[in-house]
This record gives sequence, structure tokens and C-alpha cells, in this order.
Amino acid sequence: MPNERRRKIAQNSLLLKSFPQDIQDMILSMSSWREYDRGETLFLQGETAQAIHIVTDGWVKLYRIAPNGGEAVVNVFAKGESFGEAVAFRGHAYPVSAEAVTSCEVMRIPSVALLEAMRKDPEIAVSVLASTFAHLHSLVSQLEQLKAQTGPQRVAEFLLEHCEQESGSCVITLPYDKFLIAGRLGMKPESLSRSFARLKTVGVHINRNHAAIDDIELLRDYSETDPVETWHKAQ
Amino acid sequence: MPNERRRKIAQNSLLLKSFPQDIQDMILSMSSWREYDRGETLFLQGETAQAIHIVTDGWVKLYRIAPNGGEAVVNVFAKGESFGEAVAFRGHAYPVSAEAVTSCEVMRIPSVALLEAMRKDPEIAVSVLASTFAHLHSLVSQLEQLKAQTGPQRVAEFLLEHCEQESGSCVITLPYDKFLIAGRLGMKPESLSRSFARLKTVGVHINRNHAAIDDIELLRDYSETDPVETWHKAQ
DNA sequence: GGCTCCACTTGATTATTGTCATGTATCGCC
DNA sequence: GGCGATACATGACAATAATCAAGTGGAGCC
Repeated sequence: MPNERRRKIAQNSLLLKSFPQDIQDMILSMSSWREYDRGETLFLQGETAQAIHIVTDGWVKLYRIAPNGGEAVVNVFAKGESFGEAVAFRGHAYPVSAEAVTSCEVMRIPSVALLEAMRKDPEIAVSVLASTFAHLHSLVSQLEQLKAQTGPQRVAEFLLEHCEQESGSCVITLPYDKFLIAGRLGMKPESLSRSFARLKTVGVHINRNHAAIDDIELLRDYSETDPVETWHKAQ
Repeated sequence: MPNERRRKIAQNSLLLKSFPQDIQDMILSMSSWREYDRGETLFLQGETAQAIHIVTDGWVKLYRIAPNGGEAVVNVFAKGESFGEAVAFRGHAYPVSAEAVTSCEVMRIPSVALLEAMRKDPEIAVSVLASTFAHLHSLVSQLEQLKAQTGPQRVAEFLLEHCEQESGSCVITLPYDKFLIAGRLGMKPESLSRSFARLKTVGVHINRNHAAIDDIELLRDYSETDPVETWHKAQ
């Protein structure tokens, strides 16, 4: 397993990339890697957190089981993303569970490593906060989407988030199961299917795990339009 | 205006309470207070953040306007709660807007004050992170509720969060407008009304801005039960 | 090829919620 | 007291999403 590659990915993560070289090295030398198979659990909600995680390959989902048994997918992380920053320091309990959704590879930074780094250089704390802010921001966006957008609109936005271009047409590969996408967007798989079907009218075509977008701007328009108008357009 | 009272509230906030006395004093001496009337705006999403806020009286809501015009209430803060920690340090743009929902009084801590404190004592950073974590946690809970619970269940949980006891019966005063409660729970005021009506069957009675709960355990049961079963019970 | 398993789609039905319209109670105000 | 404004409740209807059930269509396997 190319150790160099993992280091590179970790160093380019939002969490670590603004750290000075020597501190990066120190942290990496204190960290460990582990591989997980699809479906394996990284940790469960309620466990005490002692490490920050950075995904270096594959996909990891954070989810929560509500008291009534329903599963809520909080987020899905790709290569290069980190999670657990804010939790680890105080030895708090994880508010979510984590599971590998593909076979994947994860780096574990013990919280003491970061605490030590912060003592050496208070600027580090600001970086950690910046990284935590990114998570906060993503959660706020999700809340907005759930509260203020319809199902198909959320799907449209999900597609837009996963395509690199700003305009024109493109084809994107769905990063994981439709079942999981549905969870991430707060709907049932059936509803996701129907949403995809609806998006055909704005130039989105799904084939297996690929989504072809005819006109990105048109799709963005759709996701940003008032639901009521949208309905009139569909007539 | 009793300056002493405000200081006390600020010092008891999650953000500041674990700071050593001298640092608390330094931060308070660098901060300012401001009063807002109901409906006044503290800041708008997109503005660059330069301060952390602590509510010392009244209620402040954080909300977000989606591109399609829909408003999503992200949170409502009471006396003693702080917000904006993670945003302020890097001079990021606020991801949300803030508005006074009652006439209220807010303390502004310039981010430089906290940065300075963090330089003096790296432990401070951990406190700031802990406070940020609380927000993260609250957002995760909200996501869970939106994705995994029905409307009436969310209302039930909202009531439970606002009552002090653990069991028995109690009467709580609704902290703010039903209009705003509805927004906070991701529903329209009409749906909130209907939810209240439904909760009568589990011993909740609403009168003006008071909610009487006959049996807290019963209500908790309701909020933690599978929606399908719930429906059978209602028959 | 033909088989099954799996992920996904589609259809029919019901439930939940939003929308619009209307009704009602309360409060301040003259 | 009467007036209007505001906040809230309710009813009728449309739309959206969940549920249950059946169908499709590959991928892998014999």
C-alpha cells in the first residue's frame, strides 16, 4: 500500500493543509491507518471519541439512529475529508455512528497529537476551528435544503454539488448507492427514483450509476426556483 | 441597565464559563453590548464575521434564505447562549442571518479578543471548540428529527426539551411565537396547529402560550415510537 | 442459454403536509 | 362598548412523499 499517497491525501485535507510542515510531520508520525470493508463500523454513537478521522480512500457515512428506530444519514465523506474534530478534544461521546459504505482506508489522528500541536502553535487551533466550521456550514446547508426545498430540488442540488463544471453539460458518476443517496437527502429510495424521473424534464438522464446533465445552468435554475412556479412549468 | 447582571450571564455561558477569571475579565473589557428591538437584524448571511455573540436577554433567531426564497430557521437562542464562534476567526462570511425575535440584549466579543486569549492560554481553544461542538450537536439532532420523525413527533420533542422535569405533569410557557416555533421545526404554522391538536390524544393541551402536559413519560413515549405504530394507536 | 439474485423502477393507494380561504378570539385603542 | 389589527384555528383541496406490491433488467453463475 503506497504510504506516500496516503500522506499526500492527508496533508491536502482541509484540516491539515494549512499546518506548518514540521507539525504536519509530527501529527502524521503519531497517526495510524486502517482499512475497512464495506459495511464495517468505525465507531458507534455514544462511544467516547479519542481520535479525528481523515478518509484517504473510499467513502464513509455518518448516521444517527433516532429513538424511534429511523436512520438519518448526517453526511457522507469522500477521500480527503476529515470528521470528528470538535468531538475528540474533550473526550465527548460521538453524536453519530460511522460506517464504511465502500471498502475504504482511514487515518486516525489521536486527539492528544492535535492537542500537543495546538500547544506548540496556537494558530493550529484556528485551523481546527476552520475545519469544524466547514462541517457546521454543511449541516446548515442540509437543514436549509430539508426545510425549504422539495425532493427533486434537493436531488438537483446534490447533482450540482458533485459536478465540477459551472455550466454546459456533463456526466457525473454517482458516488455511492442510490439507497444511500436517498438517505443523505432525507427521502426513501422510491422517492429518489421518482425525483430522477422528474428531472428528465430539465435535461437529466440517469443510466446505471451515471447521471448526464444536458445543461447545468438549467438545472441550477430548477433547484433555485420557487416550488410553485416549478409546478406550473411542468404543465 | 444593571451591568453586573449582564456580566454574570455572559460569564455563565458555555463559551466563557470554563475560562480563568483573568481571561474572562480581559474578554469582557474588550466586548460591547447592544440592545435590539424585535425584528431588528443583527447581521445578514454573507457579511464577514468579526465578532462572537452572546445573548444576555431576549431571543435571537438564526435563519437562512434559500435561493428559492424559502426561509429556514436554523436555531433560536435564549439568554446565556452564544453563537458565531467558528465563523469569526478566519473572517469567514456568516452562513446565516440573525434577527431579534423579541427585544433583546446581545454582547459582542470581537474575534481578536478571543484570538489573543487563545494565544495566552491554548486551553481556551479547547473551550471554544467545545462550544462549537455543542452547536454541531444541535444541528445533528435537528437533522435527525427532520429526517426521521413526523411533524407531531418533532413538536412533542420540542415541548420535552423545554420542560424541566423528567416525569409527571407540567405546564410550560411557549418561549416565542407559534409562527417561529413552526419555522424552527420545519413546518408551516397551520401544520403546527394540527400537530398540537393531535397531541391532545397523548395528554397535551395548549392554551394561549401555555402548554399543559399531563404525563411527560407518555409524551416521550409518543415521540420515540415508530410512526406506523403511532398511527395504529390513534385509531 | 437460462437461472437467480440484486438493485432499482414503476404503479396504485394512503398519509402527511402545504395552500388558500374563512372563522374566531384577544388585545390595544379611541 | 365598538373597532380593527393580529395571532391562531379549522376546513377543503392539491400536491408531495411514504408504503406496499409488482415488475424490469443487469450481473454473476451453473
